[in-house]
Amino acid sequence: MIAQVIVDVAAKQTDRIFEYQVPEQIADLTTGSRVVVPFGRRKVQGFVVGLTKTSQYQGKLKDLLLVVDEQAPLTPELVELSAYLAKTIFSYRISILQTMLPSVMRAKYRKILIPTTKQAEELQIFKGKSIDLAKVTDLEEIAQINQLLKKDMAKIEYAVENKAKEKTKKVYYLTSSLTDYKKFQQSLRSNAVKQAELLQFIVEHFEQFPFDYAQLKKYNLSFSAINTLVKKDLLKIKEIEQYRNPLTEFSKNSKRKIVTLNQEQTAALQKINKSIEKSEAKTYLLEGITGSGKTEVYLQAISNALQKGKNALMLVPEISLTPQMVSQVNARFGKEVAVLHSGLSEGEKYDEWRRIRRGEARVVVGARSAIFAPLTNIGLIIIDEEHEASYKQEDTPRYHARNVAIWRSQFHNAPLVLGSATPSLDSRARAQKGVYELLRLTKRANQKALPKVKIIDLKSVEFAGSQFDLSTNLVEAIKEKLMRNEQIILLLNRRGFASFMLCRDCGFVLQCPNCDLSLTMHKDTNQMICHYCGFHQPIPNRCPNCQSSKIRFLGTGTQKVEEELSELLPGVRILRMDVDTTRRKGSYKEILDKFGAGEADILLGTQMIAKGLDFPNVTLVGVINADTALYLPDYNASEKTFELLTQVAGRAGRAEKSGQVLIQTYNPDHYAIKLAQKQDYETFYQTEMKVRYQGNYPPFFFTNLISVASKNEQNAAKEAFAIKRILMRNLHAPTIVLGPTPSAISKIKNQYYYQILVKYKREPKLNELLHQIQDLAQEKQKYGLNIYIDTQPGRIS
DNA sequence: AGCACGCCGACT
DNA sequence: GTCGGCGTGCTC
Repeated sequence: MIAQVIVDVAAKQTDRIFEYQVPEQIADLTTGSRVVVPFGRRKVQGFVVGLTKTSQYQGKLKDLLLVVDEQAPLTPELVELSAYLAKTIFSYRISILQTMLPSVMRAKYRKILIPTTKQAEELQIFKGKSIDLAKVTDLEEIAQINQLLKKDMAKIEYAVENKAKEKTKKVYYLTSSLTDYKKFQQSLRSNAVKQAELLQFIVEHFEQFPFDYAQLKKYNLSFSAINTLVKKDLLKIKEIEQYRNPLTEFSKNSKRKIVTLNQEQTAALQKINKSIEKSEAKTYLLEGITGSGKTEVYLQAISNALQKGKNALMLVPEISLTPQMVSQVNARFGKEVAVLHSGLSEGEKYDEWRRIRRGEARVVVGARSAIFAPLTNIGLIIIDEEHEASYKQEDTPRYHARNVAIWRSQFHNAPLVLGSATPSLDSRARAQKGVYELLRLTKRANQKALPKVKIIDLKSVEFAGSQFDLSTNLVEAIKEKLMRNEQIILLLNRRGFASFMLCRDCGFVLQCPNCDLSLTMHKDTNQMICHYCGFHQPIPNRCPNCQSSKIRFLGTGTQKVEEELSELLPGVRILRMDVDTTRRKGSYKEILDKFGAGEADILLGTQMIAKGLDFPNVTLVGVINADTALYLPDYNASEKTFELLTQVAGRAGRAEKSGQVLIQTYNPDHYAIKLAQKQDYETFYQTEMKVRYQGNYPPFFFTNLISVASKNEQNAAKEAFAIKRILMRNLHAPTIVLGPTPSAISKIKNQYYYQILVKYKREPKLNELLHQIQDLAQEKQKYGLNIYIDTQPGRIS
């Protein structure tokens, strides 16, 4: 038999199948297996994507060396999916296969130097062992090693290592009969007290064995006595595999609650259920206002799929994978749930993933990459908050979880449910055209009115304090809530203290040396930080350009507002939540737990606080500046602004108390802000569609973004123009080719970026053409040029 | 991607 | 002569 293998070498030239002879000892090789194969002089990991009887290859096939896992990690479905994705998203098949698996399954490679003669073995450099070449840095040693290699006294061996380790525990089994143990007990010396205790325990608990180490420890039994019995073959140790279970911390406080659905929810659920039963690959767009009970519809649909003997996959944005969310699902489906998100350790992710692969979990809940969960027999896929930009991976492989979900839905003939209060325009337009079926939830499940939203016009308002960040209206409202012991959420879409340093004498703005961005001041760490590449330097007290002391720090960030609030409201307890305060693992949850427990009055944060949080005591939500996202040079700035404001407004008044929302803005008449005030998604959709139509933007056009990067700005520009010419020659009206222009941030990490935007309605040859351009890029790489192609880019300037 | 081969200039 | 720098081509 011959195995078709995709090899772990991410390069254009190796992005194809290599064939290997399967030796007879390897009988049970299946498609999707992870294998080790010889590749040139090296050994590399690879994935079997097909098995055949014959080969076209002219030379002699090499033997496949090893099958790594007992069970093939990839299902045939995932292998097929990887082929489809490689074609459509311009990335190597191996990169796609790797992202389908937990990161511990990436191979580690080592080069080891092994002595070949007795004489060499005794050399000091070997010390009787072989040498890991990665660890050799000493120049003299390197010279000596080269000598040895030359004289054939040593050879290099290539090793492929598997990082994936199962956690095990020691379990002790009995080996003899009860009478034997009793006999042995009698024969003990009188001073063997600990052994006597252990034997007494064995005799008393004979029926309950085996015990694991932790259990034995509880009975205060001596470890050395246990070991003695093991040595005497009276106990046997078995290493039993154990899952690192991340759910335990949530499962304690979960309670089951049965919720009755309202009429709209029931109608939506029935449609979805029908598709589950008919095995129908239909996509539903569940458009439901905040608080309309989408989650309950999801849970009952999942439950229905399980009853029909099918499995279910649910994606949620990383940020809303809160303990609240997980415990809800867990309370419903218990041990059958597997959770995949970035908060897990690598080992936990691997274990959760294996539970899915082995069919032990029937419901998978996870963030973007969970769309590749090796779940079989899928009967339902759900994507919650489907408009979230985080479902698109912004680096290679640039897949969109929604597209992958559609593919899998078709593969399994299972319905896909896209849910949101503010659907992406893309999805909403597809529902309009009948590609998706629209299901609407227009009523709040708890009958509560939507929170009252007030817009504060910053152009004509009085500010509290000396800074121009907080209006008196907002501060008064905060005071009022504080007096009633209620809580407040404040949103400010920028972290740090001030967003740039400006010299009033020479006009100099302090910028990142690697990127084309101004540095942001962070007062707490006394640093100026680049939010793109992380570059930092101390806060200057003189202008680095002209040495003037007349420097000012402009713009507002979370740190500055925190300071202002403390001045205006002495004694107020503020929790700040942004990338800076949540970098440590678990700190996100810590902050939210504190706030939930009422240990703070105000939660002040960036957009990470806008979504999914549910705190009943929050009665005021304030948006400090609604305009931050509005004038980004991006066609979907309005959509993002509307989305953010609507979502954050939904955080107020979630329980008994009614909520209030205050939005500060310099653009009170902008339709995105006015319609967010009314929470009127449908009108926003209609309005924004007209804007998109006039601007030839999605969803009226498909887009493809080609970026050319180089350390040399002129080379990047030159190549970008060359690509544009190729495109113009081959594409036809009404396709629009824009650019090349420097990217919005034209320099990132010392690379200059030029981009070309292709907007098209129908261009059947485009895919092929782009692949050709990519091939061309391969040649150009020698001159330090990189070309990236992004279909459905997340942002376009 | 790595690795080898081959060609070239530089140097003990 | 031999070392090492880089351009080129190959990996079943």
